[in-house]
Amino acid sequence: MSRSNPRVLSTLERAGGFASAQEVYRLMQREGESIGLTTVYRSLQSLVNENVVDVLRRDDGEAIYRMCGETHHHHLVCKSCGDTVEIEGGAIEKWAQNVAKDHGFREVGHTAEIFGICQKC
Amino acid sequence: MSRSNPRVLSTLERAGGFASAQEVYRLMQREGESIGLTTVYRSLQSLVNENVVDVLRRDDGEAIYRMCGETHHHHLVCKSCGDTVEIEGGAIEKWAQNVAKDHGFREVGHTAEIFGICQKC
DNA sequence: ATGGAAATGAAAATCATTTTCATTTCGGAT
DNA sequence: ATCCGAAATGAAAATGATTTTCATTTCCAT
Repeated sequence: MSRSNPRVLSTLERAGGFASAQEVYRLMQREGESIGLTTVYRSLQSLVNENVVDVLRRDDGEAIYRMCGETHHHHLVCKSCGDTVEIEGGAIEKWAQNVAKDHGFREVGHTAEIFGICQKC
Repeated sequence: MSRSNPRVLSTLERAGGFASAQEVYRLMQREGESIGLTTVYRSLQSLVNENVVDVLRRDDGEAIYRMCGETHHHHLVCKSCGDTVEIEGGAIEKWAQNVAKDHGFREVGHTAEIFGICQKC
């Protein structure tokens, strides 16, 4: 009962990093692919169930997806112009693991974003 | 600017733990309080801006609110039952400041949440 | 070719949240 | 006490993501 459409996976992969279902859909449209929004949603859900894709939430509640196994990194985002820098988070990874372990949690993940105003702005 | 309605705060307090805007609204209705859903939303937003309450996201994307202390902290959340532990983030604060400084950012803030599955689940 | 299961997608439904806008409330100035 | 304007309120409409419905199409094994 695998409903994951390979074109959706390929598009998400090509999107690089995070993308919402709507964004994946728009991207596919722009590239001339013929697919329905419903199918994009169903495919992403299947991919999540199959542990091929991770799902997180934006601040506004929109679900964003990214491929599992990609190197995990964080973002430094400018509040003004939206410019984003990818950050390695070695220290954070350990912190998250330790804190979680101290409290008996397993299957641990984490999110961390830094925001501020960049030099240009 | 909408001010935070004290009845909303009091209800959230009484709810114990996390509650969504809709839940706070229903709770107030059930208790015979006369208030509009819009006002509940606006009040919760104000309370968040005033750092009186924290806001997180349920898995389904619904925003949930809870009273918090003044000190900046992070959360360890169980993906299964929603149990939450407040975490001190000393290491994170420094990390965020350093990374941002390295990239010339100012007015720096950050978010960080850890999630996993707790012992009970 | 044939039947049925799975996949697809357009349109409608759902649901949290935001916006609009007309009305009410409140505090201060007169 | 009265008046005025700013802030607060809330009902209803709008928005936007996500889900559901359901009719149609595609696929595959026989």
